[in-house]
Amino acid sequence: MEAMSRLHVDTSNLSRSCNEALILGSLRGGPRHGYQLALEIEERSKGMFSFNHGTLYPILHRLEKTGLISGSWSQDGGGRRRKSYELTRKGEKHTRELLEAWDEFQDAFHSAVKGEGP
Amino acid sequence: MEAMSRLHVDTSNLSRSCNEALILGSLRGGPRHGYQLALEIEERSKGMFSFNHGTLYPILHRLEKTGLISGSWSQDGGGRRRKSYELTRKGEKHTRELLEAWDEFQDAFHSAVKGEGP
DNA sequence: AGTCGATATATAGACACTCGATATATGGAA
DNA sequence: TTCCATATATCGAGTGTCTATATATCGACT
Repeated sequence: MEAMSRLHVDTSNLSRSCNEALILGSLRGGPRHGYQLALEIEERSKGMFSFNHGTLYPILHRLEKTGLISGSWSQDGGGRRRKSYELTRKGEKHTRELLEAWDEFQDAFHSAVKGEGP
Repeated sequence: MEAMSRLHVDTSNLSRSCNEALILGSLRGGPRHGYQLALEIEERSKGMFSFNHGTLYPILHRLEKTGLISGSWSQDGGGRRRKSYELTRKGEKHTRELLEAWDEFQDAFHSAVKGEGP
């Protein structure tokens, strides 16, 4: 039988799972800094998802603290101060599993919400 | 062009939108009472969604207060006391729009989270 | 030179929602 | 009659997002 993902979307806190998936998913495209992530996600979702600063940065700090992403400040001297994040090995694995979990979530949602009607 | 749904999934509170969609979606199959809704949704989603009582009933009260569902107590005399809910006209319309909004949400999620890769 | 808006990060308080626990009550099975 | 499933209701705790505020740099316009 198919491999089951061990990770589950936390249905009691979907916003958190969703926001983390958006950020981690974007970081699969390479290192990004916070402000850049917000713009990219907003653009790619055609405005559906727009991060508030007070939401974005705490999430990035949390993901860094749990070792899913690692941040590095831009060199001083030249350019605006910014912190660039990239996925760690652990973060890559987690992201894969999280996106699988979201697929399962969406299947379950459809099964539950749309009757097996004609 | 296609009709755009005016309703949007509240991305800052996905759990709430999701729970309401699950309940309203189930009620499209006909009147249900609270406990029954919880069992049905859990079964149809293969255990992905399981309502806690402390979550379910406040939502039902909220939906009733906003006129999306209407509840009626079972006749006294005969049988266990229970409150059966059904969709109102307003609730049917809202449910249709909410489920459309969820489809759009899922499209946007995929666009944002999965790169436009090969 | 000075102001303004966009870029860029950070944090605190207010608000909302779910969770777990608790309470009440009935019906059927052991 | 004791226990469990059914059935509804509500409160406090915990957590997460939102809005507002703070700091700082850069480019453009005046």
